[in-house]
Amino acid sequence: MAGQGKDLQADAEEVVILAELFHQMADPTRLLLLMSMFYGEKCVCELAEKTDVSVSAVSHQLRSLRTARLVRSRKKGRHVFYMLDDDHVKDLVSKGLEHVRE
Amino acid sequence: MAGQGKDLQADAEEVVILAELFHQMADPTRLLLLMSMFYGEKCVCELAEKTDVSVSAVSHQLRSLRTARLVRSRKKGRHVFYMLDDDHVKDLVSKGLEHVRE
DNA sequence: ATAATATTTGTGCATTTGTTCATATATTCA
DNA sequence: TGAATATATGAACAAATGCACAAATATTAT
Repeated sequence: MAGQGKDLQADAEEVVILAELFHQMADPTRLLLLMSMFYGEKCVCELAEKTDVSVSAVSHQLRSLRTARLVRSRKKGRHVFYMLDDDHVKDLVSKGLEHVRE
Repeated sequence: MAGQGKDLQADAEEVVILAELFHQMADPTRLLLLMSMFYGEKCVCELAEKTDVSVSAVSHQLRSLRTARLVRSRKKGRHVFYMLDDDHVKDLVSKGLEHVRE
């Protein structure tokens, strides 16, 4: 063994929760969904159209995102509109894109 | 169909690369590894100790992180020291933690 | 050279994942 | 009411994932 120094302080539970947050953004389809909601709410069928994934698959992924509190939804007539739950998600996506684009 | 508005502009390839970036941070063990390197390089055995995961598993994960360019390594004697590859990773982890802590 | 330490690599396996398909529920319209 | 549209849900299944274990490689010390 060798080396020494501090590390980012966080308890095990926080790490698991944080991993789950990143996990939600780690799938191209879910990421595309999040990006589609970047500037405002979108209904399921519109999201399905944008991502070119079946409505069923999109619905499954949206549920996953909602359970993890990355998005929330609002019902209007027979449509359900989804939107990003808070600005942290926007920040993370922006920062990530920045990194990818170097 | 209903709703309208822009979305974050990014081509399919960028989305896949970004998803891969988040994917690397989406596992508790890898995340803990990244956080352990937050303030500086650490050798493999030290990282294994911190994460309480076998040296073998840590090495596998470090390879994954290195391939995805989230970390880089430096050899010194019989030790290999790993460090974060650039500050974007630090930013993302910080932002993520901020979100988790609300 | 041999032993000890540090790290890597290959394989196998149980678990998780994302999708498709079929079906169910909810809302609007005729 | 019944048909049409929008969304959600459950089951099944192939693909990917993370880990343990064993074996290989590399470096240092004796």
